[in-house]
Amino acid sequence: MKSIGEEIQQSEFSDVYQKLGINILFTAAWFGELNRIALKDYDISLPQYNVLRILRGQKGQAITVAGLCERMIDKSSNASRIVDKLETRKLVSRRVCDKDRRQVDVVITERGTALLEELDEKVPTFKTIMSKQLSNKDAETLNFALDQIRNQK
Amino acid sequence: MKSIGEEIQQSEFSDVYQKLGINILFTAAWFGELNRIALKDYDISLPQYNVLRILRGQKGQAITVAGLCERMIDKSSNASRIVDKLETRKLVSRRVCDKDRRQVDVVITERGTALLEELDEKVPTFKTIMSKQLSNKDAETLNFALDQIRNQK
DNA sequence: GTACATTAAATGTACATACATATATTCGCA
DNA sequence: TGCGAATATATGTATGTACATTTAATGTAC
Repeated sequence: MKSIGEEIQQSEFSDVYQKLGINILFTAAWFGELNRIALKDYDISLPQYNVLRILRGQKGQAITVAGLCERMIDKSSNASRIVDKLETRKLVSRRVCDKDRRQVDVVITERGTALLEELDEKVPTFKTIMSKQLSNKDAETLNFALDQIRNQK
Repeated sequence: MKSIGEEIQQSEFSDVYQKLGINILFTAAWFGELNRIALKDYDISLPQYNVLRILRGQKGQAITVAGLCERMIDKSSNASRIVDKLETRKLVSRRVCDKDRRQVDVVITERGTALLEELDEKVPTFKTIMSKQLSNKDAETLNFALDQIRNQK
């Protein structure tokens, strides 16, 4: 089995935390890679895919551009332009919000939902990726540890 | 304490692995954010910084562009152009390799080393980020789990 | 109600990423 | 030796990211 040290050909880390940090970054990049391979034939980028999934999670309810930003992993990614691309392909639709006309409501279209359903069969779930090597309990422990890491004061 | 669910305002995950996958992606993005904040005043991007650190890790020994790619977290990032930018600022130097003139050897300059030393004091180490919330042993366990995740067959 | 600050989204710019292609050098083999 | 395949790097293009600025709508103080 390849450890993180072998993977990036680095024999020494200053300490185990350094190794862990790089390991987390590397694992995240590896997840992205898996998804990108799956999406490749569908002419849809990873951020576009993620936005579609957030919209589907809304279950028909509209979400503003700012709302999308909050839910995206890369907070500073430009939701406006990603929505632009999706709207061009009629996978989402956009409408100025009546209550506050500065806001723009975004919803996924039938066509977008259909595409996602097609992709569901191609894109590996985290469960298929991880459940063989990691018990349910281990996964919960990891979740707790990661939550803790991000909440240092 | 904010869990990953609160962080991205998602109340339900299909299973604990899904939650873990998103947690890893999110934690990696958060690390990047911490670094970016630290580098902001030094007019150097995160990938540029990472390349400089890889070069310093070579301890004077040259590395080819392909060697850089292998060690970078984002494998498909374009090392050529990142090295371009660093060379313009005289932080690295580039020289066609004698043995194989297709290859290009890259080394960090005095100036690059000096900049890194200055940055060392500003950029938080993973140890400072994580050691308060996570014991050495916990970190080792996490490292092992992540190595396992990436080695599913 | 007008003026000023605040907010939401869009836009501009530089750099980075993803991926295809081009260019130069070396390798393998008839 | 010569010729095509393979390799190392660079370049081209579309998309995405980071961050500053702009535009339009709303809120608030006077």
